[in-house]
Amino acid sequence: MPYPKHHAAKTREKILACAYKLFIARGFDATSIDRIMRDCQLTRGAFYAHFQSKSQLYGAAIAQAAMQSRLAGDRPTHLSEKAWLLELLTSYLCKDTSAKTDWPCPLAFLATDVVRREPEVRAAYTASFAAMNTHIRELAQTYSNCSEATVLSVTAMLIGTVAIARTLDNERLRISLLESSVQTAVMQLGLA
Amino acid sequence: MPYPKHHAAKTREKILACAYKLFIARGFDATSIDRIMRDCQLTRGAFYAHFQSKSQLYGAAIAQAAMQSRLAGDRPTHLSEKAWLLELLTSYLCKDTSAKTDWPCPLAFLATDVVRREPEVRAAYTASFAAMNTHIRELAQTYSNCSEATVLSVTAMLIGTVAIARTLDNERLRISLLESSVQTAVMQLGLA
DNA sequence: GTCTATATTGGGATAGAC
DNA sequence: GTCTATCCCAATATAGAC
Repeated sequence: MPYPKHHAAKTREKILACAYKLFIARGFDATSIDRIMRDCQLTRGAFYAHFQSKSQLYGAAIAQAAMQSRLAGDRPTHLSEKAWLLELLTSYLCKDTSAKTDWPCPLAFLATDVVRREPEVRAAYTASFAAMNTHIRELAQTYSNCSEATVLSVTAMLIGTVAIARTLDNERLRISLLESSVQTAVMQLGLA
Repeated sequence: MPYPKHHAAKTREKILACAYKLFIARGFDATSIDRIMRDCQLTRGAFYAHFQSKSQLYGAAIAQAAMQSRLAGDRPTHLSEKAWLLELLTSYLCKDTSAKTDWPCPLAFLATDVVRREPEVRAAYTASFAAMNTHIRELAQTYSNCSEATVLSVTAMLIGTVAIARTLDNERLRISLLESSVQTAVMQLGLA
């Protein structure tokens, strides 16, 4: 066959990465398949060999982004659970700066973009939220007994903070908000 | 003249209301001027007598929605500041249910939809956020001395909670999240 | 201020060659 | 798997009549 082994898988990954960048930067509707494929240096015709529709791609990209999250990754062995949680938390609340990471958090960056999409997209979003919540709770419970309710609302605060901070056009307010949420999260999760 | 006095102003209000409903239900890109005007029982041609562009309409609708918020309204004289804040907070955290109110909170419902729009739209969003924060702080400071940082992060939690709750496809998780945030806000704002 | 008609543009998806 | 070419539809915005 004319294509090397795993060529299809590689192409698929590339489409996912290019697509996610554009979804983050422009939202679902404003991102065209044409543009995604041009960024991959392919043409639109090739798209449908990998995905059935734009919506299916969207759900897959969100799931992929959630998997790439640092929260989903392993804790470095030289850090305690508590120290690792503090590190994750402070890095999360800096992420707003112009989506510089490769896989910005879909929970914050696409929050209101997901509501109206196909069920599979909402399912990917819900699973990501549940996973983030579980990870934080598991880390927190190794050193404190903070309640499930506390973890749930802290998770919402983190996501809300990043989503809002990205949108604010007032730099001082943005910084205040991010710093306030770090402070509150540290208190609520007993990281002080 | 063939049109009654204030006809233009009435029409403008009607366009704003119909447009906002659609923006909330479908987002900016998926809302067409054609559909907005059909809902107003007018045609597309009339639109440009009232607004210069869809973006300008979007900013105006967000500003209008923020003004219509209960938070921006007057406190009933028979309620203390503390009781009124508790009432506002619990009603805010029920709002997610399918946007049943006339002017759902743009901060939560349009959070990630605003980032990429014209500066005037982001400015309207920022002003709404600052106003919500100030209102909560002013009420809270009549009976407690909670910090500005606390109020900022609580505000972000409220908005984040509603935005996320709307998106979740798991009813149990949605309810847990809303209840957890009520509980946390009550604690943080000294409303217990 | 509101209408109908239209110019212009662009996107999703498919067909069929290679 | 990837290409080019094409079908089909919808959207913003403008023109000009009433």
